[in-house]
Amino acid sequence: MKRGKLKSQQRSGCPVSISLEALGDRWSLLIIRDMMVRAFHTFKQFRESDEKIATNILADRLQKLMAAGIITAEPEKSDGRKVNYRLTEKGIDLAPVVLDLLIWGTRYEETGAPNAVVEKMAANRDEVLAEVRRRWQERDPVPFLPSFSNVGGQSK
Amino acid sequence: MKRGKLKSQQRSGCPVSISLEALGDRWSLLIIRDMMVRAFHTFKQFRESDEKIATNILADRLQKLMAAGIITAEPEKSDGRKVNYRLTEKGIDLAPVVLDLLIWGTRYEETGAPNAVVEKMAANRDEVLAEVRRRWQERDPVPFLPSFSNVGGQSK
DNA sequence: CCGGATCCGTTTCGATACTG
DNA sequence: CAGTATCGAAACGGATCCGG
Repeated sequence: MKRGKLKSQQRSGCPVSISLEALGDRWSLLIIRDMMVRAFHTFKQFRESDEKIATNILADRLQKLMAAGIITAEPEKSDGRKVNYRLTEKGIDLAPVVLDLLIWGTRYEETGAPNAVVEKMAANRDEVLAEVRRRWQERDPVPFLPSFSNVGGQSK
Repeated sequence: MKRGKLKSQQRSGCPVSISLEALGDRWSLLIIRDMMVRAFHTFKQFRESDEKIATNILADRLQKLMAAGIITAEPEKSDGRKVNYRLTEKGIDLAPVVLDLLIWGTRYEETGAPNAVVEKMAANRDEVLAEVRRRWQERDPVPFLPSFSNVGGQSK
């Protein structure tokens, strides 16, 4: 199994450790991004995402994000097979950072076509973040309405 | 206001690709963090950092960060052996994001001792960012003064 | 000494097949 | 649908060596 994190206590003073316990890999941030900006919340959605993550890796990353307290998983009541992943408070608080990272990334992108989506989100930053919070916060029903999220889109 | 028309790049392209070409690994963000918050700028400093990165990995990551246009390398004029790594404009613009990530991380840390360093930086956010820009911006001499960077540690 | 490169055993990743 | 099991491929990381 996976055991042991922390190989040692280092020295008494860990000076300024960035907390990428769970973010220091290629997929975790993408998963969080998809939850924030595309309202993804099921295994299937992540798996069919544009990045084509392998199922075992996806399962592992979701688990690690849960262990880090960034997301939670709860089985859908109406359908036992489905599992709904949600951002926790900690995860929601990560939204501004991820959004800014997104904005930063597109701002320096070479592709002649700058992401209109991100530009739009950059313009409505506060609204986007409020929407993220509204969608994921602990309340119950939360029908997962699409909003700005259906941009990249499920036209299937 | 949520969503207007915006192009139909849809799923053929990458809809909202986060730009972690170079950030999607365990080390790159740490390197950038150390440049920002501890003013590291030499191979040796990174290597002797608390995280104990292997030299081959370090060399590889520095190279990838250069390829991504986030840092540059220039040999020290006074000492041919040394190489000074610098944040580019793109790298400097990443500072707010990394700083916020730092703040986010410490805010949810379990360690009873919250990073006083980060708390301090959170309080003086603008000043810290200005300092980063001041230190790394393209001008010439830049004696690499320590400032807020030597707070956390290194009692060596 | 400094910034790397090379070798090599170990760990992790990732594509696919498979299970509940 | 949401995950495991498997297995080859790639990345990691430690040690050592090298050019300046």
